[in-house]
Amino acid sequence: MKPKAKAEFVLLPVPTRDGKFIARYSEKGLAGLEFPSAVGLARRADRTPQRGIPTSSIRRWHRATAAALKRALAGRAPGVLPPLDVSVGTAFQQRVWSALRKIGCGQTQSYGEIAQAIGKPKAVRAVGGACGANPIPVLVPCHRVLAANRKLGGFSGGLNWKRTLLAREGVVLASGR
DNA sequence: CATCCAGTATATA
DNA sequence: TATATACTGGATG
Repeated sequence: MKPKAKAEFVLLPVPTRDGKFIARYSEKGLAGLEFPSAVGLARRADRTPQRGIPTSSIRRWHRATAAALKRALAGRAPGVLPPLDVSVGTAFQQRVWSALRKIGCGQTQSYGEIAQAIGKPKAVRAVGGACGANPIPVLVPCHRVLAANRKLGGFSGGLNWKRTLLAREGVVLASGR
């Protein structure tokens, strides 16, 4: 199953005490979330707050996103999430992301455990790839996946974010890296 | 301990 | 078609 080729998105800013995140919505729901470093997107989001798929749904989803994101950044369970549009991902990636959402707040799993959970115990490395391709970090907790030795591994939004998010949830990492 | 390798799904060139 | 990855466990020097 190949991901959908193209789609139109609505960008909306989510101001938090950690900076301005950018949420991306499709007609199906929340389709992406960017860390505050994406300055270009931030400006686009400011300039054209809503058009494209203007519906009251998006505003409703956005309130849920903003609330969930702030709770997640505080190290608490995000609570109710808006519908997530994962149609940009392959079937494999969607299974990985689904498994990620089952990791509880303050808990972690290894890439290998995720691979087992989706029934492909050898596709460990591919799981890493799927985590990196996760379009909705923080709310789809790719940061709770550690290497087998309980060390950090990588993080597309920057390892600092991964460390920070885990620390706020009270997760203790192996020392060194 | 340092390398290397297979196995896997994707992306990129 | 080849190579490189947010991996991991086992083999080898």
